[in-house]
Amino acid sequence: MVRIADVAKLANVSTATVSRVISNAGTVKKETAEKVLEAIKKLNYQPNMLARQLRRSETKTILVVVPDITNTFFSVVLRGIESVAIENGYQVLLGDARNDVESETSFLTILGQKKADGLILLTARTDQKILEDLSQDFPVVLACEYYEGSKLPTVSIDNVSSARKATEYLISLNHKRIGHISGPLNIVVGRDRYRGFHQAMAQHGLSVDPSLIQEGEFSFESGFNLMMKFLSLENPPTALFAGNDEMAMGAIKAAKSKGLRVPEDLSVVGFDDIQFASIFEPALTTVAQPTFDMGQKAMRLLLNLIKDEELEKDQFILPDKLIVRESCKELTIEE
Amino acid sequence: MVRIADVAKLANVSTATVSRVISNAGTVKKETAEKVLEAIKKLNYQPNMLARQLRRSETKTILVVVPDITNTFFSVVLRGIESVAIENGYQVLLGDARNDVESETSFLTILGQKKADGLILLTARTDQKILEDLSQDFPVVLACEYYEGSKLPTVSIDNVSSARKATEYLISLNHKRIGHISGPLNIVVGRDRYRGFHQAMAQHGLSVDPSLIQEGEFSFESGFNLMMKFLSLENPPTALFAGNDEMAMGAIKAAKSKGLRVPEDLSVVGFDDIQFASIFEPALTTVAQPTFDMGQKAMRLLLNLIKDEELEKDQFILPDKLIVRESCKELTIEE
DNA sequence: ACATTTATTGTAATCGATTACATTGAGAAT
DNA sequence: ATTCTCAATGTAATCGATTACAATAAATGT
Repeated sequence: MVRIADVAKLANVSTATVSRVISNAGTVKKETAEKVLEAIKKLNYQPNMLARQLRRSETKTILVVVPDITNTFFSVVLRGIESVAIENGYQVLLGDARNDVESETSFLTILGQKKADGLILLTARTDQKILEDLSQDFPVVLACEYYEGSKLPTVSIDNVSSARKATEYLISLNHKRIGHISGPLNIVVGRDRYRGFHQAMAQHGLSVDPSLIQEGEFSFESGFNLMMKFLSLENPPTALFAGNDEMAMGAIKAAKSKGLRVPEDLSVVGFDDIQFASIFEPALTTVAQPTFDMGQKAMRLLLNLIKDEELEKDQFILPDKLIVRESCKELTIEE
Repeated sequence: MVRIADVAKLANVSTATVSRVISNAGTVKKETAEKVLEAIKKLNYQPNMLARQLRRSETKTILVVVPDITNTFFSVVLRGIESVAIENGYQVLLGDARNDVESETSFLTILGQKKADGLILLTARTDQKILEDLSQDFPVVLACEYYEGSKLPTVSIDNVSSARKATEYLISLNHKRIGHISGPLNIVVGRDRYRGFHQAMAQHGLSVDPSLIQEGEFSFESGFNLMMKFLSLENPPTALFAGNDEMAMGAIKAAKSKGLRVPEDLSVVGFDDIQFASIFEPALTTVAQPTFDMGQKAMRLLLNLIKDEELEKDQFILPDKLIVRESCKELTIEE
């Protein structure tokens, strides 16, 4: 392995000088620098990052913990993160929690071990206190998910208002019996969308039939199964707000399997606007999150934190958008 | 920051002893070890990995370069990799090439910089020579994609024979005018599936009409557009073998848009069996790759390489499987 | 002509662990 | 009683860079 000392010897200078050339200190005479550069080239020298990192005590690496890397929603956020990381000379260490809280938490030790300079969490299922303590000592940013009433720097959308918006769209289409298949209620975004749904209903003077509310787990299957439940009701819903796109698709599949047509017999709106939402038939009306932007923003915030810069604020709410496609239709009164 | 010296002082031993306790050397008296452990606990000490890594010159980190993290196919492979990495005390540094060869290549410097102990490439678009040189100096494993006639350790399926199998399935359904939308031919898997298609046709004495062969780019859109071309032909194909599932779905969408029914008027088989393949309508008949297993196997190989163990062989071909669903139908003669 | 900057380079400490080698003392062997 | 062995621990070198401080020479000011 070529060391800086080898370069120094070949160029007939001290290691300090070589180091100065590498770091572009600008205090090295031109000719000397050229000699050094030449030696570096000749020896094909690459600095050992471990040594540099130890000395500088920074790794130029950040840790990203994802609840489920297999979910395109998160991988797009991740891409946003990595794009600005790379731009700024940082690399991304990946922690795939596989939807398991314990494994999520176990990744956090990496920070104390100095293997990363900061952390972006795309999930907020770890005990809140643990994380808040951690963020005393290390730069931490949350994205997508968050803790209620926490000061932790966060980038997300306003799930409550988005859910309200989605529900109101259904209401504007004259629907009154609207069902909701929520995400897990122990996850904030599941809870917030659930709230938004209820708010919208209340604001429009619509009562919600408890049998039209079910808690899913963000999966296609759960959407399918819970919709089946709805369909076996005496008086099934005419519209459905699903906590995410997968469940929306599952629900639509269930409706179709029972011979219903979507949107003619059932209107459905989803959440997230995953890639497949537009390909699915009917193309899904859904709430689009600015996934890539959220990732970028989160990384920028983390960079600020790492450089010890003041944040203009802690909570960043990015704009979402209701994407109207083909899965909803106005309810025509027929009695 | 708590250092090993602090622990040593508190426990009234030398740093060497503390280090021995940490690494479980077994040469430390029980009572001493207990004192040390207590001190570690009291100070909440965590070893600085940078220092350890520098001294041991190993990072317990591996680099995974993915062509497109946004593609579920690859993220499942990644999950396989990470699962055995974690099991073995390794972490995963992620390189998302965003389908760009240059950025793919640029990640490779990380190895020379000693930021990772080894490399798994889920893409093989970098210049072959560069990679083969690299693998002289560092542990490198390819997964999913590969170089033709290279000795680089590889985990993949046999794309040629799988494509043959897929095509033969169509042939067994009496189809004769079979089209093929291939992946990019500068990517091995695109090329190999293209070959497999031709082999199957030739073996069954079927000539392939050049106008029924188009090169796509593995995207939904390209599948759609190229199918549109086929459909404007005087004599369109009755069946299609698409180089991957996205293109297959695009093609089906195109056919539907022209009023054709799938599979009644057009049979389609895809490749990869991505999550959405079974949800899509009609559910896609496709070739399933053992994605998760491939990731695991690749990581195990890399571990062998890192430990300087002999590999039993270099090329590992894992079994794939034709998943028959609803997108194909027997051709009934009608003239 | 001498003092004072300034530019350039070198020497050696440092980051925080691991580990080769040295040391100590107790018990075993002769 | 003396030597030898071995277990347990300590001392200090080491990994490969960066950088504080020192040193030197050249340039500038008066």
